[in-house]
Amino acid sequence: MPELPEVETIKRKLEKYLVGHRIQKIEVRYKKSFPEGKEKLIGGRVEGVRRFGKALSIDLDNNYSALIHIKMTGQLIYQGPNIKRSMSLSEKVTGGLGGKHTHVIFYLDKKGKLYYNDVRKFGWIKAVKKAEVEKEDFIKMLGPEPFRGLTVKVLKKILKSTGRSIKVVLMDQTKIAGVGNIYANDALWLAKINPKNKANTLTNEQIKALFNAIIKVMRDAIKRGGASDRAYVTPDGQEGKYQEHFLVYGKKGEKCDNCKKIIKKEKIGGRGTYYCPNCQK
DNA sequence: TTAAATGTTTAAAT
DNA sequence: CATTTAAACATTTA
Repeated sequence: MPELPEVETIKRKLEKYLVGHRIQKIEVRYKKSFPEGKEKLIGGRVEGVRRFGKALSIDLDNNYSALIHIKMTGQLIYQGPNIKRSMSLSEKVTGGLGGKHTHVIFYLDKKGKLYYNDVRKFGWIKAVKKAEVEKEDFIKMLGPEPFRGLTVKVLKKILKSTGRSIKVVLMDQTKIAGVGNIYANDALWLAKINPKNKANTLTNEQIKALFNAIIKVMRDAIKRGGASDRAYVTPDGQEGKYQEHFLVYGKKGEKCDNCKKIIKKEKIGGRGTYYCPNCQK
């Protein structure tokens, strides 16, 4: 779930809420969530937020950035003067704010707070020099993104270089950044391509269709604020809506929207994969 | 009770 | 050595 559209939604909201705030104190309750360097961020004022694939960089005016990866169940929730607290938090805010799944709390000026919740504790936060964020191992390994660098031509080159299954390649962040399980499933369905097909056997027509499908699916998802079928929520504690518009993801046993045959599910590359055996040959 | 679950990350196997 | 695959990470939920 937290794939490009979800992280992009978080990025936009964090930018809206955090810019201008100064970090006064950081409380780390679970060490692995933010192992070291928190003191580098103290005193810095937020000047912007960047996204790299599924990772976020909260940039401060003291030359440091908080680089964050929320992995599967991380949540970043803001409370403070830049948001009206009339709307209630989604019940998906696991354990509430400051509860047993809150591992890091950023105390901001003007009584603002940024909570980091993470049920599975796979996510991480680290302090990195702002100018060196792109040099971080994780960031520099990322491939081009759907809205930044990826074109039909680039995609073709990527796919021709490997005999792995197309779905596994789509989800490989070093090949293409930002596509995860949900959008890989939906994009392949939209492009009518079987997820098990070898990447290097796709025709030019299929590659073109796949590129367009990735763009369309991601655009739709961003428009709807991402997919909240699991733990994902936005920084104001609200849910996204894309899960109400899944094309095939999570639809095992349901009818294909296109041909009415039954959607199947099987494991490919260790991940749950949904597809229509009739439309996606 | 056993299995599966969004994403990397690292170890092991081709 | 490069490319792939599988297991690990920690916890909840079906």
